[in-house]
Amino acid sequence: MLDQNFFDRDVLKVAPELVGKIIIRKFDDGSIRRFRITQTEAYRGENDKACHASKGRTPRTEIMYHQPGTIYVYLIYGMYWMLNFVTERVNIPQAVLIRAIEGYDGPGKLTKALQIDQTFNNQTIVDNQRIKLFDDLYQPEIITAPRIGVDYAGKIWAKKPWRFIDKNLS
DNA sequence: TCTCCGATTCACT
DNA sequence: GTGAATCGGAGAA
Repeated sequence: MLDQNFFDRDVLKVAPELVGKIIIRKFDDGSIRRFRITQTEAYRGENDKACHASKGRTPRTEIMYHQPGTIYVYLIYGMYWMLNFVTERVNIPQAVLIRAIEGYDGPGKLTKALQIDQTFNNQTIVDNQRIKLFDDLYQPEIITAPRIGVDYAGKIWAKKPWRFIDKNLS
């Protein structure tokens, strides 16, 4: 299982390394399913205009200032939950968005498949009863691309190649 | 309180 | 390619 040290690094290191890792989800009915992460995006601190934390510390962004490995879940467009993992040490607001897993291409689709909702927000991925991250030593070939849906952040930030994609699984 | 809009997805034209 | 669905966060008033 991935430990807190894995997340206690710069998001630009953690985000690409999460690609290829396995999400193990234990559902409420007791069943267990595994999903490989195929795409992630990095959101890097208060200076990153695409990052929610560019607004500074608010009740919502507070989560990103917490311990590395904290789960950050929020609702977008009134309909879809987004799944993120907080990186870097306390008081440095960074997070990795899980954008796709094998079989579910899209952040809103995968949270529906994984049954992720607000009850996961501000929990930790390290030692969690319902969701875990596992490294099966798969070595993905990764390509980068600009992040999606962040044009509002301006060209400088919208063009950062901070999306990480498994070249062979997408 | 009120208004604007988003780290999306899907149905239609 | 365009627009609707749907609602809470953030900022203005």
